[in-house]
Amino acid sequence: MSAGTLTAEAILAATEEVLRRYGPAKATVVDVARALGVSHGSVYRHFPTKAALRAAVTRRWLERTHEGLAEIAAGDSPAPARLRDWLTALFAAKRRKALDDPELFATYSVLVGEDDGVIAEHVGHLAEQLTRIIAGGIAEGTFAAAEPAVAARAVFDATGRFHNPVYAAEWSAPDIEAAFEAVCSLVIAGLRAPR
Amino acid sequence: MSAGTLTAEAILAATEEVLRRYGPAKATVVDVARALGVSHGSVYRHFPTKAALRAAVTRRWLERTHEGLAEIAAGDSPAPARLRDWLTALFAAKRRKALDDPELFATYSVLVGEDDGVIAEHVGHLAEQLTRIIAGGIAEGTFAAAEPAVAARAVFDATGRFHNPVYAAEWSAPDIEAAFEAVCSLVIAGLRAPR
DNA sequence: CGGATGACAGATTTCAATATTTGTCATTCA
DNA sequence: TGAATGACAAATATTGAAATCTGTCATCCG
Repeated sequence: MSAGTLTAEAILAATEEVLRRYGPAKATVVDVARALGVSHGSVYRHFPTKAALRAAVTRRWLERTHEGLAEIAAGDSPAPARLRDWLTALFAAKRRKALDDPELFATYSVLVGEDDGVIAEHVGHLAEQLTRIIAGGIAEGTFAAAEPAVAARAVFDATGRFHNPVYAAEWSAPDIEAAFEAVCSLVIAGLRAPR
Repeated sequence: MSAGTLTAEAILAATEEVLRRYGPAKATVVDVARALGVSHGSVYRHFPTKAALRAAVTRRWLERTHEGLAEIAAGDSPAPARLRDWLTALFAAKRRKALDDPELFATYSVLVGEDDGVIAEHVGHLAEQLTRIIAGGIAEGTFAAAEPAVAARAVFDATGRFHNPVYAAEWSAPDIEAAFEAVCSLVIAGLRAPR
């Protein structure tokens, strides 16, 4: 885990490892430095504060968790189907993370909660993708909405139970799939243009 | 605050007072007993555990917070308007509680989180009211839904951002009203029977 | 010179001793 | 007799001293 000069990339990787091992409460900057075989002062050359380092790791994790969504949003299937696919993929990605490694998921849930800016930025990205799908639906005549961006945010809010980590404990309930289907259908029906 | 014999009612009132003064972390059964001028053993004659006492107080608080909703649900205006009124009243009640006395609201948010049974029961009551509104809409031909109870739960889930206490911090944001309107309209449109 | 270091002050966390709380129950009291 | 008490064990919380951590910076090294 050590090479020529210390890079931000290497620090981020080491931080991830330390967070996985010790959890969010006990992971320290000193631990990260020790894992890299450098002094903790060197870490502060690349990240101004511990909070900034954590935010950077969190941002990476969120991006990695949701890679593939943009592709769905950019597809060319009818908007209602595309929206359903996108929401399903979002829920599936979140749930997989939460159920595969609950401890790591809990760790990142704590990190996400530490920085409002990271959340806002990330939600912004996702809302943008939703906006594009809805705008596409309006263009093809299947959706009706005065402002696509407002509708997109409404869809994101309405499906919160299936992507907001505070609900993670409910994602292994037996009827969660049915609940998702019900909300998903309700939301898509709500966007549909009256014939 | 003291009369002849010790009643469950008096204990609940004293517990509320102690919770308001000390908060959920420091309020003890001994405090409650002291407030009543009795020994803590007497409290255990009426409530089997501290958790049961807290759950009882929580149930009362939830009931008090949402009184008036049942009346709206039982009204005779068209279902779409009635649903909008009901959701608006629910959000308004929650938000008033949260903004009027944030500390007390935080206290009860902690208590609510302590007991899944209390939440489930309470959500059940609200979902029942929603089911009645939606069933009414189906009867009058303004709503379409295969199963009113499933649709009701979907509506409850979709509007979570405006009644789940975990979102309380967002309820003073300037654009929260607009966000509520957007979700509310989306959900009602989703229930509407195609003409 | 640019990157790395480690000593340092102030803030935060840990840990173990101490004190309080929860829940029980034999006894008291009216 | 039925409600209330208070002593008690086990679990939990508090406290304060010691250790660790965060963030800075004068200094060092290649």
